[in-house]
Amino acid sequence: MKPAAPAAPEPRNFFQDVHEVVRLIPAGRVSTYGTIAHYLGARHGARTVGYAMMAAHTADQYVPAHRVVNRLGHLTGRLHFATPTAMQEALEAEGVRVDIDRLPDFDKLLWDPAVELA
DNA sequence: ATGTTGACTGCGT
DNA sequence: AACGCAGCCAACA
Repeated sequence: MKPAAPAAPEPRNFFQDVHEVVRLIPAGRVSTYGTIAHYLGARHGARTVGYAMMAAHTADQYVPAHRVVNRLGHLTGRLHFATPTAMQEALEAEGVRVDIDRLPDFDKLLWDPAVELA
């Protein structure tokens, strides 16, 4: 027989955690790889978060990957979208102003889970 | 098990 | 101030 609720459930993949946090980002706001990495424990490099985002399109649920930019507010991941402009268009559709691959109001739009979910 | 890769970041030159 | 190098963690072959 086996316990209905195993105490040691499947170890949640880091990817899954990242995707979950990204889904919490409200429309019209953005977050960064480093911020998310820090929220998940800071021991994981921001780079790993970026790697997780690359797998975002394979996630079971929708992940608003366009709301994640790098620490400078650059759309570093735009080339990973269906089209090179998809990321910018998705952001503008949420009311986020986007310059050439950059968010002018980035510092005002930054959504930090460690702060917002506190 | 080891080596390579990647949507990043911080520090040094 | 701009550019380059190295560190970092997890997934894949």
